[in-house]
Amino acid sequence: MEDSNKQNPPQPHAGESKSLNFIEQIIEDDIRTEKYGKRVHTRFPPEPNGYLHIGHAKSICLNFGLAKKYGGKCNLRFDDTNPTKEDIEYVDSIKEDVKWLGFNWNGEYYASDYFETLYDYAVTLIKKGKAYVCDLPQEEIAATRGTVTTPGIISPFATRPIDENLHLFARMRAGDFADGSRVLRARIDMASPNMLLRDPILYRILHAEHHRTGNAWCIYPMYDFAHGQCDSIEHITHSICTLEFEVHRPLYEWFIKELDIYAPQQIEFARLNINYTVMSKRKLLSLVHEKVVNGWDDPRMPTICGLRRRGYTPEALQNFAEVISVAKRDNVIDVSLLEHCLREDLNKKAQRVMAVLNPIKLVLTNFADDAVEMLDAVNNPEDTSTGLRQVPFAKELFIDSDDFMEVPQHKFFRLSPGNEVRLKSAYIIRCNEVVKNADGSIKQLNCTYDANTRTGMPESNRKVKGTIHWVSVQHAVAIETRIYDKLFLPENPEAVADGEDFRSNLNPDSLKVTTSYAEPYIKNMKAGDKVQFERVGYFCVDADSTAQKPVLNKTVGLKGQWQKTL
RNA sequence: UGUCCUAUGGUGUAAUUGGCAACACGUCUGAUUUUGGUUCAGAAGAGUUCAGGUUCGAUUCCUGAUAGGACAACCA
Repeated sequence: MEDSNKQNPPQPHAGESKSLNFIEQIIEDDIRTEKYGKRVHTRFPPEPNGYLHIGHAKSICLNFGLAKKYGGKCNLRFDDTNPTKEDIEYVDSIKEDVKWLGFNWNGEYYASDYFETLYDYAVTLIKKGKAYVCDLPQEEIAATRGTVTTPGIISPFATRPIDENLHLFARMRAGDFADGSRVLRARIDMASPNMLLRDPILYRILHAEHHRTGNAWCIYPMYDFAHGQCDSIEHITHSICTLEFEVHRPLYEWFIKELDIYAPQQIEFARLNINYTVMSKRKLLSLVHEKVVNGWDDPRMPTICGLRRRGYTPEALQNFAEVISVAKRDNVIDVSLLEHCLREDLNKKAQRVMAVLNPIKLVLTNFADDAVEMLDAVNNPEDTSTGLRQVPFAKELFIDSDDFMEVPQHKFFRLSPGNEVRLKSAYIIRCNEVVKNADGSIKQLNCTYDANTRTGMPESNRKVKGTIHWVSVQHAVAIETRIYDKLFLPENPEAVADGEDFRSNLNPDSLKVTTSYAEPYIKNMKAGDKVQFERVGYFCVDADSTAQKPVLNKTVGLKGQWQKTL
């Protein structure tokens, strides 16, 4: 950590000299003072009530990353204390997503595995006179809690004798009472300025089937009574959570202290926000339920499975988490940073393929009618070990309509009448004639090619201003391209006016499906493969693909705005 | 009109025990390029929310404002 070499000047480009974030500083202090020996043990504790999204990815990378960096462990723990909202489907998807992100958990735990221990803890508190069974109805409890500026009123049941509390709590567990009729509360301080300390509820009665414990229980612990104790049981050293739990920390520590059990420490960080992105689980759930999107893994969703289907890679997401770092102040990350991380990774990996999204026909008038030339094309200029492939070249080609302008505007480098342009991996051509349909639209472009300009030919180094991509008409493979745009238009789609629905901010054009053409090589691609359509953008082969019709999801465009300035 | 947290270029994160603010993204130049991509070189952009104080010196310490956030679910 410390730089022992003080003689040498600092190295501005040294990759490994990154400074520590505040959590790493805490951990290194704790290691130094041996607060937990030299152990580092974190955990990722999702509630299985929805699919994981990119905000969770930040937390996953943080917790697992810290464990890895300091030679520690990280548990996967399901915070499954509310059977009414949770489901095994979510448990499975969470495991899949964490694994896909590239992490292996030290152990798989469930809060529900600790229900018996938690129950005993509650009994301990009752015996200490620190908890009581309260018969007040829900509305009464809310009303007597006071407000943020006025103290609450002590429950008439707060002074219930210990024996009676013990007896009643046992009967709660036994199922003698109806849902909502009684709760177990901690006796702390109804006048505390911290609302969470005003005799918080520990257990509620819920005659509901739990996805793991079935009907074994009809009382379930609340988050506050479960989370810290679970951390304690697992001997977690650093319990990292988001900022909204900051006010819970005194309570977290109160239970640990009163129970006199192993004490982990809770550390809070600011959750991830990304502009133009909805991140709240509740809203994502409603998008799925109301079929605004096609499921949790719709490529427009910020869910991990959605991003995966969109063509994001674990490496890109991990790098993103690294780059945004972690701190305690509220933040809104620009989507362009996320896209940057993705391009950085994809640029190195994606197979280059030529494709034409909106074709116009181009005829090489000086090319032999039935001739087909197989030309070599580079698979990936960033990785020469991927070699070459052959692309068929013939008299009739498709080029992208974007790559031709009858009246070129200023700084348009591509094809226009009388001008030359290079066909990627092939020849330099010149446009001689624009043939129109009766309605004035372009029917085809008549061009001539310069046979001396292919790679390896004498004039192959001749410079022309633009290079465009193309596909042979007779060899082209029809593909379905699904082009995605922002799901929400405003920068902060979660902030909606009172009485207005967040869905009013939806982008009606977030999905466009078109039929396009690609070179035959596209048929070699499998679901999940990433390609870069040269000069168009990155795409990912979707699982919906058939041999006849590959389906490609647009992952992200290339850098630069030139496409839009036409 | 309570308690707690936060405050650094457009955005995010840094700044060793106080020593005239660094990195990344974005933006803009230029070079290279058979992708307007990549790569490379460079530029602009903050004097650290404000006002006091301590100090030779404050983004770092103190005081007081201001702004934003969290908390009043038998959710997590």
